[in-house]
Amino acid sequence: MQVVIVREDKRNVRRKVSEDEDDGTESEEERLRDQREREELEQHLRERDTARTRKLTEPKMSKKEQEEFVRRDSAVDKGDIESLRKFSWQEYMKKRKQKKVLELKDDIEDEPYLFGDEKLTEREIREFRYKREIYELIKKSTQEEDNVGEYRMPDAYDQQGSVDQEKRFAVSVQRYRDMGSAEKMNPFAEQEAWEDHQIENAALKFGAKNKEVSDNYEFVFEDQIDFIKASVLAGDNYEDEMHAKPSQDSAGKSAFHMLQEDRKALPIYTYRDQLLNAVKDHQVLIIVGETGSGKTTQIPQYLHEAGYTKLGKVGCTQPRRVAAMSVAARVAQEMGGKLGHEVGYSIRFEDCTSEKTILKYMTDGMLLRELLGEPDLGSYSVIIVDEAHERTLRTDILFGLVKDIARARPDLKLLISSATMDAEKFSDFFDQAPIFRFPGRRYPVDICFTTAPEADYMDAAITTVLTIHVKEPLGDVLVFLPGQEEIEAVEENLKHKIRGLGTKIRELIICPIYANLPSELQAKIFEPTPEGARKVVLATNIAETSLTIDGIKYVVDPGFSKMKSYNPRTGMESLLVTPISKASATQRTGRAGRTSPGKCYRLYTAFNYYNDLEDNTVPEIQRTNLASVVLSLKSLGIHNLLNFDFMDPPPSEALIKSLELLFALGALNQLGELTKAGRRMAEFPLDPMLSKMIVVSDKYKCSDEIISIAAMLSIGPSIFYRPKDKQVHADNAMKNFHVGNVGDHIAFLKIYNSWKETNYSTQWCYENYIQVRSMKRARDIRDQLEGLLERVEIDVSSNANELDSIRKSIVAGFFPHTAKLQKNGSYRTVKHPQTVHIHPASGLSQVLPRWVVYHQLVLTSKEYMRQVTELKPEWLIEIAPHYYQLKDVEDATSKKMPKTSGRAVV
DNA sequence: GCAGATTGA
Repeated sequence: MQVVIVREDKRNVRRKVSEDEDDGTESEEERLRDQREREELEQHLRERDTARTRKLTEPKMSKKEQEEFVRRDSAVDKGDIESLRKFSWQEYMKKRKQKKVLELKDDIEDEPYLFGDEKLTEREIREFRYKREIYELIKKSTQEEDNVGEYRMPDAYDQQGSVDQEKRFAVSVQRYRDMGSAEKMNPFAEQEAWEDHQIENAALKFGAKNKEVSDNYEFVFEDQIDFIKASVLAGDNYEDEMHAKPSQDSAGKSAFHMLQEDRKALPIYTYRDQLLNAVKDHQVLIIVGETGSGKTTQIPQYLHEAGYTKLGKVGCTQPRRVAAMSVAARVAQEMGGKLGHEVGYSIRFEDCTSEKTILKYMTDGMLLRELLGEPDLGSYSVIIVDEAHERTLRTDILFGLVKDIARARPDLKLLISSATMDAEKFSDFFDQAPIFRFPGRRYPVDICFTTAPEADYMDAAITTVLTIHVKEPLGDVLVFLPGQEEIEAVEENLKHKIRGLGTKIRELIICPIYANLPSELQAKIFEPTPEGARKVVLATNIAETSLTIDGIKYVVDPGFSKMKSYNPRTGMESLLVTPISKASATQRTGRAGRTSPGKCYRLYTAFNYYNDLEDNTVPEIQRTNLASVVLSLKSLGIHNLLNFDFMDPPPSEALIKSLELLFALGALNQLGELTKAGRRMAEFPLDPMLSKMIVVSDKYKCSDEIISIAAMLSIGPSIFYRPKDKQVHADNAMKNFHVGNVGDHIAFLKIYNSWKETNYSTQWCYENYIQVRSMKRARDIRDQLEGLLERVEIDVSSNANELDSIRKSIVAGFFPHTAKLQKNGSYRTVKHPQTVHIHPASGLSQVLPRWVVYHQLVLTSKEYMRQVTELKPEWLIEIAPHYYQLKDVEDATSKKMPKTSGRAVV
């Protein structure tokens, strides 16, 4: 059996190495360290084994493998949707399982020999793990199943006698010449190549690609990172692209004709008729296509050409405003009409449609709003849910609703469009709807993993960027980092390192990008890179989906992002740095191949990738506060929420919590039915607590002030601009608004009014370290709320001097969010007791009022209440007698509390 | 003595 030979061989290699190193002079300290490391490794491998054994008993094919298979299958007879549909999953599953089982069995049997009595050095351990990873990778990427068992060992180079250096060298070079099939079958040749490569890298030669710059300089980075090319994110239609370029002699034609030719060059054009047939035959269709295939712009036009628009509008939803606008503009151009006539878009604050509009692009939230007024979507003949794979909160809700509508309205066509992952899941959800796949247009991207785990991803990212800069041909680099802080740190460090290298390297332009960055600085990333220079974009998640940067050739992916999670029990939100999912790793990788073939450097090992990363990101609906979702579903007439058809149901605890909250706010009655107040609250596109605050403000005659506060609160913390070097100034500027310790809500009101008094001056914002963009948004929201007040018959009334009535309105919305001071200076929430603190950024963080109402709880380094305002405990009984009893409030006035720490409300 | 990723209505 060949496996046996392999074992023998490996053992030889290992013995030799350990003899060399074991020279008997090892210190006690080293011995202990070695032992500890070995124990750690053993522990790790044991855990892995149990995980494997589990897999062995219930073998499961990952989504990725399924996709792989389908892609391969469709390559055989491209575009033939019939053959795709006929294909048998059972048979394929069976085959895969058998194979998987064999592989795993092999591995597990293979492992124990490692832990005999022999001592393993760190180097050996790493080597073994490395080999194992490669082996697994290669098995995975093997195309022909038959070949799996027959890989061949390379000649050993460390046997007695002469070593054939020439042959050895040939192997290492071959890797770069082509990834031939023999090479792929041979994991240890790869290893050799890697070692050679590593030695070569130890002295980093500079300018090898460019004779003119290449002097005799040698740069050595102290901690070079080793990468290994593991796989390729295949490009689709890469060849086609080359030929499909519009012809040069089109000068004589009109712009309109050229647009029509461009349309025909899109990959989707080939499948036009098949697609239309499929739409005709099926009510629901899942469409899977890579980005750049033209599905968003073309499909609605095809449907229009096929006459669907005669029966009703074609609606296409997008998760983002910008996308809806720009796509609509493009399609209007292609159809030769004006935007807003036949083709229009509808987003918050902007409705660019008319009665003539037949193709309507909109944000998904907008369609949800429309559903409130038109529950059967009667004016639409087709609904397209685009970018479904992003699984935003609103697309998830739409799925459930739209599925229901489709059952009631057989004439409504439903298209769900998504990138590759999860297609089967969508299909299952929509009653086994057929899947229509077609290729996109993307260049291939090489994927490289590190050979060993990196302890500090930021440091690793910096080194990688510098290595790319010095060694790789020109092309821009995109680095994904979790947040603003990390971006700033990396930027500084990179600048410092570049200064150290002086003029011997090419110019490196560093561009940070994150959502909170002022927009004039954001624009920098889109400026073309000067000749001979290289641009490095340091980005958060924003570059993963929201914006695309052309010209990116290299992607550096440390594998982390920040993710919000919500604990329904405590009502606490937290933002944590978490490992990304495989799906988003693929998404990040794809960013390198938009305009030319590229490379992606992942700062984690292949082993981490396959074993530690989740397949898909947890959908938003499972990690967020559902109160406003529940309210809008209730107002759509969906009563039994626990049975609502969610694709991934949120935790029922979260649902129940939301129902309880809405009941406490008076939006629902004991039967769970929407009350009149609830109906009014649902009109506002806000969190129910904020809506309640507005509805109540009618009673206290201060709706004018309250909507300003609500608008500011819904913008959140991005109002303030606090650059690192000017933190003191920024904090001082804030103090003006907190005069008299009025509380954060009133401070927001003061900020808004001051800005309004300066006639919405940009200058004023700069002076006070406030973000203009956020303020403009607040103004838009405020305007919208003002318009809605009329609809729910609330008069705009102002009562600026009665701060207590404003406070009472706030309490009326946020009474479940109250806390009282403890002896030690911390706070305790009243209803579901837990210890919390006032956020240091709050104006009241030094004042410590006895009772406070807070806007939200966040968990960072401590449990913090963000945005707090003082209240009188009597108000709770007055405003929410159903929620608070006298005993809840009595404690406050008890003698235990030192009188000095409380402060009377003005 | 903080430290906010990203959308959307």
